Amino acid sequence: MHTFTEENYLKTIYYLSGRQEGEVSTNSLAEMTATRAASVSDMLKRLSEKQLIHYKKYQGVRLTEEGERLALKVIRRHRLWEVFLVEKLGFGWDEVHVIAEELEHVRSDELVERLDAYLEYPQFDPHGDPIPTPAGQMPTTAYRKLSEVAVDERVRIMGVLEHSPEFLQHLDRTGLTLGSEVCLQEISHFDKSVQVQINQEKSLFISHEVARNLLVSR
Amino acid sequence: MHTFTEENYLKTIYYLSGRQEGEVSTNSLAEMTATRAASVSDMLKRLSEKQLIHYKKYQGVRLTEEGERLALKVIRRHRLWEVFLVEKLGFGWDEVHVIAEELEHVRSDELVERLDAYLEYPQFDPHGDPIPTPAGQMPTTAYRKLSEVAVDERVRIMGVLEHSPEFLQHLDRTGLTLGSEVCLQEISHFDKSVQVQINQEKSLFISHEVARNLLVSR
DNA sequence: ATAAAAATTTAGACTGGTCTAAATTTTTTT
DNA sequence: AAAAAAATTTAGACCAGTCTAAATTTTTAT
Repeated sequence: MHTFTEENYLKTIYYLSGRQEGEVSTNSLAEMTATRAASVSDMLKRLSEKQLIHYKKYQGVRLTEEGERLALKVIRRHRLWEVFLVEKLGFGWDEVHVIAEELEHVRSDELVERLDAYLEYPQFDPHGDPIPTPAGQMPTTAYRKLSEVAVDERVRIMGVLEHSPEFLQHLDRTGLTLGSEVCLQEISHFDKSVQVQINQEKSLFISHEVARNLLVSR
Repeated sequence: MHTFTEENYLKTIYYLSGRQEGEVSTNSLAEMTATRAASVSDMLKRLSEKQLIHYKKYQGVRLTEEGERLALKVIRRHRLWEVFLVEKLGFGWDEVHVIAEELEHVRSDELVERLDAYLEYPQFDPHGDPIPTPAGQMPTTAYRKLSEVAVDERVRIMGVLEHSPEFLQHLDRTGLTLGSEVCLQEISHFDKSVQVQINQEKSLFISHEVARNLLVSR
């Protein structure tokens, strides 16, 4: 059986692999897990012995098939619990990450499958991230960033790239919720901020920083 | 903050304290936690330094107020999750203990209180054990064992003393569910088994072993 | 192409939690 | 009240996971 900590490393390696080409570096893992590079090195050796990662010294790291399977299992649990916390317990989408970080390590397959059924097989978590299948497949999503949309295009907000409570609360305050329809009206050549119309109603200015963290439908 | 393991020791000390007079012994803790007495001794020293238990070498152990507060918090979480697993996810009462052992260590007060509300403030877990209050009080229950009921008395099954899946499944198979009304018809002088009538319907023989593990209303 | 900088790994130490074996204390038996 | 038995604690070791400091390797800059 795998430890809490091992699961966290696998999950983190998976996330980082998706954000860059090629192998994941020791330093980036240290930063993500809030530990020191030396500790990461030790752990990589262990994970490598357990055949959960491909690891050549100084050359970065990549999940094995088994490692990816496990990582996706953890991510599936995390995202299902997030749905539960928001849909059933009424938490805000900015509050659930920390709690789900704990719940994701409860290791009962039966529990996860029953939870999935109870939630009526959700496809996405409250941040619009796809929920891996029980078989360990990550559904693909083809979203663009709002910052890449052209003037006059009409798109729907489907997810966020940034997950910090601060960002999510900012979206709440400005009324940018998942599912909103957005029509892009203007792009500033000065600061790349965009003007959009939300749900055929109010018009809004969105900074480039915000726009490039909003995922929208094709 | 307290570790997983510390929480388990506190919980176990609480349980054992309720089952005997006086202090809890090192050996009984070792048996309950499936560790060795030496390991328990080490841990008791640590818990004592943290002021969570009263501990004098060779003299057994007792929770401090703070220790009891923490133990009850863990038990509250455990029992609320058991209600969730049975009521919402449809698990059997014989299946939930192991999963709740993990869920009980998720340390968010907000989560527990929201879960409590979501479950509509249950008073008892699926085995009839009372759920400690948010303030850290264990509700008192005044139950007898079915083995102590006299002939012709009419009582209601309120809980179980034994929690093993085997025992609970036995009750399921024989139709002895919590809430059933039981009328005691006869007590065998030979083996102390009892004959009862369930819900004014069928009559049933119950062994002494089973009867002394069934809790009934006064 | 070499020196400097950055990234990574190794060495050695610490903590929490466990173990076995040996020592000590308490309880029970005679 | 002593001897034997049982319970408990101590000593010393180990593992997982972390750290700092030092050594090594790779990358970048000159």
